[in-house]
Amino acid sequence: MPELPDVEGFREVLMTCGRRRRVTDVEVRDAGVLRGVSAQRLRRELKGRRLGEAWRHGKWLFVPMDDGPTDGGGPTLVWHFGMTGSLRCCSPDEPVERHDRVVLTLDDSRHLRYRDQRKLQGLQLVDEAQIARIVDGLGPDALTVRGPELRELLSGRRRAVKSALMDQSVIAGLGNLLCDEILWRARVAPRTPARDLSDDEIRRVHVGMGRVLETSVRAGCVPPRRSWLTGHRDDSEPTCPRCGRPLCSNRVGGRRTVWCPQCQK
DNA sequence: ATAAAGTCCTGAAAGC
DNA sequence: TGCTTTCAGGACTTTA
Repeated sequence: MPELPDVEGFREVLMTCGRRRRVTDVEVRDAGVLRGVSAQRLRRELKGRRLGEAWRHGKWLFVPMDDGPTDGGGPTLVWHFGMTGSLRCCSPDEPVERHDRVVLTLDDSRHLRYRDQRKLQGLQLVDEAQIARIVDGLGPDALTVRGPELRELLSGRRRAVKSALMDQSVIAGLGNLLCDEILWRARVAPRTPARDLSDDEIRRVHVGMGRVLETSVRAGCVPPRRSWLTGHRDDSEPTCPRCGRPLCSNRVGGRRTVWCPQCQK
């Protein structure tokens, strides 16, 4: 699930539910989601501290605690949601579920719950240097990328355009569904070598990216609309919502890729 | 049982 | 030849 739009949604959950709230309790129900921090240390460092302004880069979510780095000194809580993570704001009487791995209790008694079926990524507690290390490994956030910059990012790369767009060190935030949707909108075949795109194709990819992201961020996910490619991925005999011809499904860059061979040359 | 919206690592192939 | 880029595969993990 979690691509840029989902993580942006989780950021909003934090801002509306958690901002300036003090953490009164930390329950680690499954330490398998903790990266580089013990349950004990997480508890110790978070309890009594307030949640600061959450920010996002690509699929990463950063929450400075109190006097954290962006405020001046303490730790920053970092989330990566892997494929199945989510962050939810709950009333305490809502029953805790099996995959709720970490529960933060806030000073208004509400819960911030990290739910994650597969524990592929998870939480970290980091300092300024570690934040820099994470962000340095990422390309610019997809929401901030302009047309000329996109051309620069793709230029000279011979790999398939889909796998370049999926590469977080090239551009941060796009995942499998978004890339397929964007390329379908732009009428660009996913296997086209990135450096072979014409200026017009790059412009179309950029416009498609903007539109798809805007709608998806508003929805908090890549919406499975029937007028979108995404709404047809799981059909038994998927057809293109634009031209009605059958869609192709195959591996590109190791990921399942769906496209319309008619519309995307 | 196969595959899943994510990332990391390895070894090997391909390209310049 | 040598360096860089890219790819394929497997690993992590759980469930439909």
